[in-house]
Amino acid sequence: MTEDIRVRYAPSPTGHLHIGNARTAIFNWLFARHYNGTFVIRIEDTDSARNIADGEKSQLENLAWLGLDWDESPDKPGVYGPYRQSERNEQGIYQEFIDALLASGQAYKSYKTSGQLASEREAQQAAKQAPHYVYEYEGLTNEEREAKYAEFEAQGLKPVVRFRVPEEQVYAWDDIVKGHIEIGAKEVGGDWVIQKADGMPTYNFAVVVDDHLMKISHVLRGDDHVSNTPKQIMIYEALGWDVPKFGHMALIINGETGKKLSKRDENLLQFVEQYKELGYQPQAMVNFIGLLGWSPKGEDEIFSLSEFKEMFDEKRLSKANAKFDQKKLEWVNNQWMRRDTDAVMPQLIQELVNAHLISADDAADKKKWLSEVIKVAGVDGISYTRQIVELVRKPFFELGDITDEMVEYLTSEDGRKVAAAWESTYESLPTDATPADYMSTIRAIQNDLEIKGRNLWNPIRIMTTHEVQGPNLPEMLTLLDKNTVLKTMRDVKEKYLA
RNA sequence: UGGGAGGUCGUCUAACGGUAGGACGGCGGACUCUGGAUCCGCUGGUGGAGGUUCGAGUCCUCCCCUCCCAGCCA
Repeated sequence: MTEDIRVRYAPSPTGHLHIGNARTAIFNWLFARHYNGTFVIRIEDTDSARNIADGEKSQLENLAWLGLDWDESPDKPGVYGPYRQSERNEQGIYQEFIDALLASGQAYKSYKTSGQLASEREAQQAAKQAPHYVYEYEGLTNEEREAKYAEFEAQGLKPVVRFRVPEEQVYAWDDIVKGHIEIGAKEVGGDWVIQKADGMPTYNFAVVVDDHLMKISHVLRGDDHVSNTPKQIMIYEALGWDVPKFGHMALIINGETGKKLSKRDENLLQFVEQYKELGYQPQAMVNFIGLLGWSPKGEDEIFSLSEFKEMFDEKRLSKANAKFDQKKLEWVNNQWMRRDTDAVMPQLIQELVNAHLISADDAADKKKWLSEVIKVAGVDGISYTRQIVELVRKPFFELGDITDEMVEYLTSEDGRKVAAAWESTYESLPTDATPADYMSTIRAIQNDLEIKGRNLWNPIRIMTTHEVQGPNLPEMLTLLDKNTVLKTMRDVKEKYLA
């Protein structure tokens, strides 16, 4: 690339990494890596009240888990640090530019209380007007305004700094995703706060200062920021800075509400960490997210991060919001697990240990057997590793109850015949009998007794496993301990067939 | 309310103005046992009304719907 491409992902540590943020991060990463650019992570922690402990750490850990890496961040400082806005504020980075805007008259101090602001807004809404800020120093000279400041200060009021919006301006940019967009300055809601009373810069101001100072070339973010963009361009222009290229990507929204993902949507798993815990594969998460709002040329659907990187083309980003479909994610994850089941095997076995089906020591000793059990039980059908637990529990680790329906199968005329025939032949089979051996044994009983279908299979299943459904029976029998099965059969016989 | 951005099967999406295709889901069948496995099949869509055109998902006009911003949140 001839031009220096620098993009960034700028989370606020107010929560864990959710799917929507992950998507923004992934696409910024793809953009950087595809064009040989630099990927920066900056922490936007200007709202001290909402920051949570470990928010930053969790964000970074989850990004790394997804397979992303970065070139500059708080934990990997580059030359444009620091990379936390709180630290940048302590260094006076924002103050310098706030002072400059104050000095040039492009910003001013405002002492209105939150109560005043609220009642102004109420009055505007009652009059069916859009809420907007009303400039309180209209017609005053600089000296008169300074005098007002002193007056308010004397009352002990703390000011915020507001940017004086040039109302006649129209701000326009060519959005990488959405094309040409124009918004008039008078539509942003009036003079807006760039510095809060506690001295922290606001998001719309800090983001501009930082993106400029960090030489960010392309701002790729969610399209919930489209309406913020004119405010940000105002600052670039007021400070005489070049405006970066903007790209506003469609959002991932909640399928039920149609709104953007929110922490309050508890019926939906929306944090990357939750999927990690259930045993989703990071490649699958990236694959699924990468195909939400972006599509490749062909009709393939399974891609790795590096394949996405090669194919990436910002022109194929879609403009419309995408609903989050967990079923499709499950399918993608299933595909990834099946692509290399052996690689996932340690994780699957760990699930069984976590569920106390087997001790860690025993699991280590019986690795081969566990792998077979997991495969026969149907690992190919699960959506995430945690699901393997209930699939293998019965009959490999526990026996279920015998239901009335099962008793009927057992005690029917056919059932009794099958049970008797099965018992005598099973006992005579060698312990290393193969699935084919079991199959031919069962076929022999079928031919002898002229009983087939459920009436044949169910009594055998019930006697050996206490189940009428489950994995392929012949394969299962090779994995069950013969003495245990014999005991199970004896117990069933005593209780129901005596 | 003002401004902005969007609307293709239930969901994710494809389609130089030229046969609306794929995937997930759902449904059905096969597998002389079950099924979350496997195979096969089916289902279902261009928000609406006009217009331009030989031909419109695509271009034009009007309407409808959804979302975003309008915070001393980001």
